[in-house]
Formats: sequence, structure tokens, C-alpha cells
Amino acid sequence: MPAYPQVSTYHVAIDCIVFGFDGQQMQLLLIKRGLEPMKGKWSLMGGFVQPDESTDDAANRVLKQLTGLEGIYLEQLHSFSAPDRDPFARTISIAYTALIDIKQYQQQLTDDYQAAWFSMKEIPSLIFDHNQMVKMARQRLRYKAASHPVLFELLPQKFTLPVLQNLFEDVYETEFDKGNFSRKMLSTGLLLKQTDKDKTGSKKGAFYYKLDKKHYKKNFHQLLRIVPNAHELI
Amino acid sequence: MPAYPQVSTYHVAIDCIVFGFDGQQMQLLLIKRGLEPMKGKWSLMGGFVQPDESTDDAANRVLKQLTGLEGIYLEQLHSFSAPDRDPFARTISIAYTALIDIKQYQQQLTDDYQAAWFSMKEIPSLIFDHNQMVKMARQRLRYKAASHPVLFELLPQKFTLPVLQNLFEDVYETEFDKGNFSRKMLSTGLLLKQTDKDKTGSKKGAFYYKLDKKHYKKNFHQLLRIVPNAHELI
DNA sequence: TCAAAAGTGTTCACGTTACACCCATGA
DNA sequence: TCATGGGTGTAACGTGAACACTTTTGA
Repeated sequence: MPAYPQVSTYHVAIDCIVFGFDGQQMQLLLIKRGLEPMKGKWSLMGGFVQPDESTDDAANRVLKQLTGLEGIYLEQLHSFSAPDRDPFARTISIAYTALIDIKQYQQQLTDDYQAAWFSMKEIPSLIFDHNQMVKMARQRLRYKAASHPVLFELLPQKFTLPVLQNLFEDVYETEFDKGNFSRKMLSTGLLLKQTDKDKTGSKKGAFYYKLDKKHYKKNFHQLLRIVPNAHELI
Repeated sequence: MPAYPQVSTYHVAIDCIVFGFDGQQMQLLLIKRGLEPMKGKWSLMGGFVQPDESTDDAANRVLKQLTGLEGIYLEQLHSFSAPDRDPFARTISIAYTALIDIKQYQQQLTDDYQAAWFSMKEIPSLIFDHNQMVKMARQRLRYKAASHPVLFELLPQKFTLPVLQNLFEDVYETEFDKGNFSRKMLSTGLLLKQTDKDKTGSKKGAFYYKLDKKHYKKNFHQLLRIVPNAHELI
């Protein structure tokens, strides 16, 4: 491979901050690192970028290895490049945020990677700058979710308004008025009411909704109004 | 330098999307590339990351070389990593958005780099994926400026409300009602009215304002309300 | 005194919030 | 029938948009 003369080269990795939602709380997927240095410590899922792939490709590949899922919602977060972030060798890492439906995630491969879900309040000390990555990912998710309907990526196809509200409340660490929440959410035109109900949460039962993919783009911006006092939270 | 065995390494570069504002229109700073391939074509200012620096460091170094200025507003935009983006050698580039006060920019070094300002409508075809970077930078700037007072970085210390309005109008490619604009802007508490006026624009003259650095953080979020119909623009 | 730009005031409509209320149903 | 959570109604309030109006001053 050609190179620019007298210009250094470095390892380039990707790391994935994988969020899930169990119906009550956001969860973070972590693995036990299988590589020295720091082998056996908790870590984000990551990998090195191959010569024939972009960092997006690499993130998708690594996520498929971990979860068995394809077409996961992925978004580049930030690159981390402190010269000493990996004490063994100079490595620049591009961090990606991934949002997955926790129920879709097949546990088949969990054992291979020793993966586990952690609630946001129980996140252990991670290798390198991974804790910083997680912190940034959460912040960015709040920012993004205030104006884009990304949080639906964390839910199954069918979900109820109370569950959706739980999700928003957990992401923004606040409580919403249920009346206002449901009215605002429905007013976006993004939700299609189903005929069946989820009766696990209450006697009356809550109607299921699906995301209206047709109107997804058109009403993209509407979520700005979902988060009350968004300016204080973002 | 140690390396992980059997893991490829690549060049890592930074590229800077440098925005300025001449009082009427946003401007983009470009240079004529001094390096093969594509020597002599218009390009963003960039450079390779050195072994002892982060990409932030590299961006600051490169910007100082170009403009002679330190402490410029810099923000990481995105990394670009298509395997063939640089046809000569595999290079991952981290793009940075820089906002500078065009009047502070000393033209001393312009000739060395053959730098020139271009209005947004006159941007030529650039090397590699640089046009894509510029496009993304503009989009992100709109997004960011809707909720953070970043556009002030483009103005001199003292500026008038009409000039500020021009800036917002150019960034969002729309027109604001001057009455509503000034009321909203002043209501953030970010602006300190000066006693002197700028009389170049009108007979009456417009009062100068300065940014109130004390309240800068406190009222950070307030700009959410500055852009009317922000949801349609972002 | 007029033109032109800066800046102020006022109205109306609408979105948001808070909170009271009704509904459905399993135990 | 009552407790519980789902869902609806509504009045008070605040904000944003539109636009008419006043101010200032050089020509």
C-alpha cells in the first residue's frame, strides 16, 4: 500500500456504545475484553478498521458479530485520539452510538464475548476512555432525541404510550405529564394506533402503537415539542 | 512504536472547515493544495496528525499555521474514512468546524498557502470528499446555532443587532422580523448594550453590543427560541 | 423635510402546562 | 366495588408572529 513519505500511520478502531431499553430503564451492552492489554476488563464492543472498509462498515461488522443483527441504528459519535489513550499502541478510535431493540438481541453469542447489559447507574469502570465515550453518547442521545424520533429504535415494533413515556423519562431523567405526553406524541402523526392492548401493566390495558414509517421523515422535526423545557435538558 | 500484530495502520489527517462572516454573508476559507495528488486544486486546510498530538491538537496547530490565530473556536465534526477517499494512500480524516472573526484573520500568511475566502454560493469543486465535509459542516452549524450561542464566534467583540440578524438570516437562509429578533435576542440576557453606535449602516446608527461572558453559560440554552420555526430549519 | 434604517408597542392566535376528571377491568 | 393505571377535557398562561408605529439623523 502506498503511503505519504515521512508521515506516521496509526491503528484505527471503532467502539460501539450499544443502548437498549428493557421497558423501564436504559441499558448499556458491555463485553469483557479478550485482548491484551487490560484483558478481562469491561469494555465497549470494538474492533480495528480493515483496509477495505470504512469506519461505518467496521461498526456494522462488529455489531453483527456481537448481536447477530443487521441494519441496526448506528450513528457516528466522535473520534477519540489522545496519544496515550491506548497505552500499548497509538490507536485512534471512532465511537459509534447504536440503538437496538433489546428483545431482538439474540443471546446466542453473549457467551462468546462475555457480554452483559448494565443499567446506566451500574456502569463499571471501563478500559481506556470508554467511560468518557458512554457519557458523551448519553448526552448526544438526549440532544438528538429532542428533535428526531430516534428513541423508537430502542422499542419493539409494537409499543404502548406508557412504555414510550418511561423511555423518554429515563433518557431525560425527569417526569412528564402523561396527558400532555400522549397528546404531543400523537399530534406528531408518527404513531399508528393498533387494535390490541398490552394488559401486562394494568387492568384496563394500554393500546399498542406502531411507528408510521410513511410519515417518519415528514414529521421528523415535530419531536422538538415532545420534551418540555428541552432547552434546560439539552 | 509498538503495534498490535496483524492490524493495519493508516494515515490520520484533520481537515478544517473555516467559516467567517463579512457582515453580510458567510464565507469559507480555502487553500490551494500544495501536495500531490491534486496539487493546485482548491481544498480545505488540513494536515496529518503527529505522533505526539491528538486530532484536536493537530487542528489547532494547522489553524495557527494558516491564520496566525490561537484559541479559535473549533469543534469536531465527523470522521471520513471511505477506503478510496484519498486515491494515493489510505487516509482517515477527522473534519473540524472552525469559526473565526474574519477581521482578526491576518492576511500575512495568505500568500504562503494561497488562501482565499469564498461565499457559500461560490464554493468551487474541492478535492476528495471536501465538498461533502463543507455541506455537513453547514448543516451542523445550523443545528448547533439553534440552541447554542456559537455564531458570535464569527463576529467582532462589538457588533450591532442588525449585523447579528444578517448573520442569522444568512445561516438559516431566511428572513427574520427585526422586532421579534431583537426582543428575543435581548431576552436571553447574553447581550450587553454599549454606549456607542455604528453609523456606517444608517443615519440613525445602531447600538453596539457585546457578549456577556458571565451569563454565557447560564443562558446557553436560551437561543433555542431565537430561530423561528427552528424545527423546520434544523 | 424627507428617506431610510433602528428600534418599540400591540394584538391575536396558538401551544403548553397543570390538574381535574372519566374509563376499563381484574381482583 | 374498589383500586389501579390508561386516557380525555379544559382553563390559565405564556410565547411567537405579524405588523403598525415612533425615533433618529444625514442629505
